[in-house]
This record gives sequence, structure tokens and C-alpha cells, in this order.
Amino acid sequence: MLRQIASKPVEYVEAQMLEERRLAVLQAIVSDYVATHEAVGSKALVDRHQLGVSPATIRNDMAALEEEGYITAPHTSAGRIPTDLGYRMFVDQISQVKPLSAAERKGIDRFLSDAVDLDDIMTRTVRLLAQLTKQVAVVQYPSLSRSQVRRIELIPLNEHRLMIMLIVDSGRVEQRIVECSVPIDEVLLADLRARLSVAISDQPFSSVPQRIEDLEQSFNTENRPLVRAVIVEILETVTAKLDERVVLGGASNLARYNEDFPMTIQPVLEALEEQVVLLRLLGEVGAETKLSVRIGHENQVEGLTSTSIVTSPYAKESMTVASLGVIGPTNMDYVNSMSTVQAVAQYVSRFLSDD
Amino acid sequence: MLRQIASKPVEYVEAQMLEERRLAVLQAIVSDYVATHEAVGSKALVDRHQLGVSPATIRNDMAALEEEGYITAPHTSAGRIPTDLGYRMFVDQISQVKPLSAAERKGIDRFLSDAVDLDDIMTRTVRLLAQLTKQVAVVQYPSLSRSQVRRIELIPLNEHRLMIMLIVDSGRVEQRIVECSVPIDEVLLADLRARLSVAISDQPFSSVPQRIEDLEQSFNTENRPLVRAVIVEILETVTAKLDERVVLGGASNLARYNEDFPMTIQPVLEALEEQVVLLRLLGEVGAETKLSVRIGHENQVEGLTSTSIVTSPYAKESMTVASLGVIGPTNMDYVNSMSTVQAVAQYVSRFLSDD
DNA sequence: GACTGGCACTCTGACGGCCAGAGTGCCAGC
DNA sequence: GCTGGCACTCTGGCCGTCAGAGTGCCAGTC
Repeated sequence: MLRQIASKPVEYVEAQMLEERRLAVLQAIVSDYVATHEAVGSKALVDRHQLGVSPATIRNDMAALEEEGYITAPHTSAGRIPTDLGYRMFVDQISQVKPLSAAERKGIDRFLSDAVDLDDIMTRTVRLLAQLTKQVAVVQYPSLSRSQVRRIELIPLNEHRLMIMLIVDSGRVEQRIVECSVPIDEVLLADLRARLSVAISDQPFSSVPQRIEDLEQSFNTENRPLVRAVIVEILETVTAKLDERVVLGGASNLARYNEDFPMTIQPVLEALEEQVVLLRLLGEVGAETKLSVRIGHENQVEGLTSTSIVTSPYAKESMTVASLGVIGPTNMDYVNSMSTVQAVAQYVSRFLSDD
Repeated sequence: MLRQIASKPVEYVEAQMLEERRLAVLQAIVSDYVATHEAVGSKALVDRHQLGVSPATIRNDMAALEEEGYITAPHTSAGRIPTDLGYRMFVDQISQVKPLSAAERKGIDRFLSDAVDLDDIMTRTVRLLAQLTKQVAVVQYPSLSRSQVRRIELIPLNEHRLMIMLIVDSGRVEQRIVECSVPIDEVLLADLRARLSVAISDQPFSSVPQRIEDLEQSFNTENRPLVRAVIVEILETVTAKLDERVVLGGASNLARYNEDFPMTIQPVLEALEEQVVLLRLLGEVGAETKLSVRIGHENQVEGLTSTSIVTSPYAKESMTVASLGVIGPTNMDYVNSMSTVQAVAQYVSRFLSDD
């Protein structure tokens, strides 16, 4: 788990050894603290880990680590706890995430494979994540902005109402209802549907606006109000923020941390109720292509500065479409969270792709 | 707010007066406790309410009320707090719910009228309820079992995949995907769609199974696999439990009660994460046609025996379609919760109906 | 120069005693 | 049936104390 150190000239070896032990100490502090949620002292450290030196030595290392900002003492005579920076260092040292056991993988596989549609996949995924990590899970629906329109349907509901239905390659279906002042003409509708279909079928969402903006011109003046109304609704659907959906699960896990969590959970719950906030959390990392960890204050989001967030994008046919992840206290079990999030993201990607 | 008492023979008037004062005392205790969340004593009671008697007298009444099980003393020398039975009595005494102020009504109206579709109405409603009552809100989607099929569409996605789309009068749209082993024949599809449409359009969901079960017989043997697959999916959609959707909001309000709430919030959060539980809560009262209040242990649901639930059904065109409500501690503000839930239910009904 | 054992120092958290405050139950009197 | 008075009780806050844990520093050793 520790970074492998290449061989160096002899004179540096000793200094390197020291450096290496410091890292080991930091790592030991983090893992002990994550396990017990209690400040860890020098004696406990040498007892529980094979560090090969005395507590006094460790104390010196700890003083140095504190100096460097990796750990901090809650008060004079308690042990040390990691700072956000300390967690960051710890996480960065994890070169490869621990693979899940065969049983775990099998469990994920089985749980997801029963899903009947996209909603079901999302719901199951969020439950799975929450259950496996014992934390709050978030799963973003495949983003429309990275999807393609598969098909468009215009379905008359009655004389004056029309349902627009956009079927997206990721399996999402977006509907909008248009009210028309004039009775809907079936022939016109078929024509409009056909032209819209030609214009945007199998095209990425992002290109839809430019592809349909001129469509109105090709219709008779008398028909334009309807055409315009439909186009406006499509544009709204394509651009509206609410297209981005997020599901949340395992909020009750937050309550478990109540005892040793430095803050009340209310601000966290509040933040989590804001879709916008969640999207920002997931979206910010969307650009990246791999597992991402944000620790404590690294989250700019108010109310979540005492939490850490582990996210991973997932893909459909090798195209990243959205992200998922878990949110927990900064003293969460990073190793487990990271491996679980990664594994689940892989499975979801697979299910979406060979769907 | 108190029950009006009809005139009685003279000899009963005095006893009736006593009875009446007891009720007033109970009512005063409940409203004080709800306001302060602190056990209320006899002196505070006479100070804050015009009871016209001395604390000592009140103490006698309180002793009687305690004897009867309406209130209880946390310990020898604290004030009294209402029992579930006491709240029940209090709630039953509320003959008519306080109407909301014009401003409040206007606020609700404005907030809901911006909704663009059913999802939006549900989301807005849940937020509104949570915000107005400062409690956890639950809103059930219009139940499919009480809805009618408005229209059915069969949309081929590619040669082997077909999307079934059921459009429901309440505005919900249910989709299912069918995989076909044989290539989909457009003509057959149009035929099937037409016959399905005749069979179930504008029919209640509950009658769908019997209406389509024989449909398969009228097709050629070679086409039956596809027809059967489609019918099976429709039946699943119609009967599946997951049709019943519930949205939840304002969970962060739970955290506010942390301090004076006798229990931890974890079991409550857990219960609220179970759709099944929520549905049971809302469903049990679904049969009733008006505002319903369940107090403390009256909820059989594990984890929610220290909470009270105020629900109201809402309707579309005078047909009850689902319920909504709020969940809070037993010492919630019943008067406000009841009037808000009722008002919101009315507004939602109105929006659904003149939709 | 790095490590170690020892020692004095400090801070927390648990425990127990103390006391004021609040509220009750009961009783005698009106 | 209501009231004022009184003794009683329980809680919660406020110390003071104390053991335990952990540190920082220093002098000594390899």
C-alpha cells in the first residue's frame, strides 16, 4: 500500500528510512483513528504496529508530522488525529485500490442483474453502495448532455394536448406536455415528427439546439405556432437543469456517526437535500476519468466541509455518462470506500453497456 | 376549538363545568408542551392561560388527568407531559382545522403553479410541505390502481427491442422494455398496438389484466411470442408494487429534534428509507377520505412509534388518487400540521384536476 | 546523529457531593 | 369544590477531586 521506493545512493538511505517511517506512522495513525475514532497516542501505536522503535521516537515523528500539518492534537494530552492534509497524504499513498473479494463481486453482480430498467438500476446501485460502505450514497442518472437522442415521439393526448417524448440512448425517457391553442392536426404531427426524427435521432443532446432551431422555417405559417411550441419544449428539456437527476440513499447511516462526529448532521442532511449541491459534487469530478476523493475542506460546499466524498465516473460503452459515490465523515474507511465505489462503478458501466 | 357543549339539566351543569375545565387543562398542557418542549407545571399553566382557578386546583385536575392516562410525569417533581392518549384527545377536540392565512395560501398557489409536469408537482409539493411544517414530508404519486390508462404506445427501439409506454391519466408515464428474439415486424406491431389501445384505453388499471389476457389468442401462432412478451410486461407494470412511488423531503428537519427527542433519529431515518413502510403509512389511511392523524404507538410501524403522522388524501377530479402528509415527533404542532396538510392536499387536488 | 528511558506536566472525563429551583401531594380551612 | 400553605422529592448545574493517558523535554547510550 505504501509507495515503493526506488533504490537511492547510500547517503540518502538513512534519511529516506526516516522519511519512510514517518509515512508509516502517519499511515498507522490514520488507520487506527479510522478504526477506533479515538485520538491515537504513541504507545498505542507501537503496540499495534511493528514499527521497531520506542514510543519516544514515535513521539518525535509525531511532533514533526504535526509541525508539517498532517496531524493535530485535540488537546495537550490526548493522542493525535489526522488533519485533512493527513488524510490526503494517506489516500495519495494508496497506489492501487484493494480488489473486492469474489463473494462481494458476486453479490454486486447478482443484485444489479435483477434490475428491470434504468430507474431500477439507479435505485439498486444507490442501495448497494450505501449498504456496502455503510455510508450515504449518491448516484447520478446518466447525464443527458453526454447522451444521444435515440428517438423522438409526438403523442397526441387529446385535441389540444400533445406529449413530446425523448428516448435517450442511456435508457432515460424525458416527457413534456405541450398545450396547443388550435386543434392538433394528425398529418402535420406526423410530418413534424418525421422531420424532427431526421434532425436529431442518434445525435448528441448537445447538438440538438442547433439542429432544430431552423426547423420552424420549413413549415407553413399557419402551422408554425404548434411547431414553435414543440421546439421550445424540446429546447427546454434539452437545456433545463432538472434533466440532471440524482438519487440518494443510506441517509440513516449519517445518524450512526452522530456520536463521534464533530458536527451535527443537520447541515449535512440539508446539503444533501439540495440536488444542485449534489450535482456540483459529482459534476466537478465528472471531467476526471477515475476514482476521486475529496477530503474535508477540499469540498467547497457549505455544510460538507467535515465530510469526505469518494466518487467515480461510470460509463456506457466506454463513454463516461455520469458519476456515483459515497459521502461520509472525514474519518471514514477510505480503503474500503474507494474499492467499493470503484467496483460498483465498473459493474454499473458493464450493465449499462451490454444492456 | 373546544367541543361545544349543548345545554343540559341544571344538576349536570356543574359536573360538566368540571369536565370542561379538565379538557381545557389538557389542551393547555398540550399546547404549552408543543410550544416549549418542556414539561409544564401547574403554576406555569395558570400564568399562561385564563383558567380562573388556582394552581392547587389545577394540580387536582392534573392528578385526575394523569389517573385517566392523558398525561404523565417524567419524574416526581417535573411538570406533566401529554401521553399519546392525551394528544389523541387534543386532536379529536379540534373540530375544525384553522384555515391558513391569505398570504400562506397565495404562497402555496404560486409555488405549485410553476410546476411543469407531474414529477415537478410532486417534488414541489414535498418541499412545500417540509418547509411549511418544518417537518419531514411524504407525497405519494397518484396511485396506478386508481388511475386509468390513457394511451398505450409500442415503440421499436431497434430490431430486437421494443419499448412499451403506458400513459396514465394522472400524468404518469410508465415504460418497459421488451427484448424479442425475432425481428420486430412493424405491421404486426401496429396491429398489436391498435388492439391493445382498443382494449385498455380509458380503462382503469385494475381492469387491464382481464381485458388483455385473451388478446394473445387472436394472433397467429407465429406472432404469439412477441404478443405474449408484451402482454406479460404490461401485466407486470400494472401489478408490480414498484408502481407506487413516494417522494420524501425535509429529512434534515429530523435533526432539529435531536435535542429534545426521546430517541435517536436513526431508526426513524431507516424506516423512512423503506418505500414499503412509507406506502403502508400512507396506504392505511388511503381508504379514508379526510385528514388523518396517527399518534405515537398508533403507528404499528417499527421505528416510528415515537412519531406522529398527519396525512390527507388528495384527488383528481374528485377521485381520491393518493395521499400526502408529514411525519414529526409526537410533540409536534398538530394544529399547524393539520391545517397545512389539508390545505396543500386541496391545492394539489386542484392542480391535478384543472391540469 | 538517531534512538531511548525517565520524569514532570497537563488535560480530560468520570465520580460524588452539594444546593437551588421547580413542582408535586396532601391537608386543613373556607 | 376551591384555596393557601407546607413538607417532600427529584433534577440539573456547579464545583473539587482524582486517576489515566499522553505529551515534551532532557540526559544518556549506541
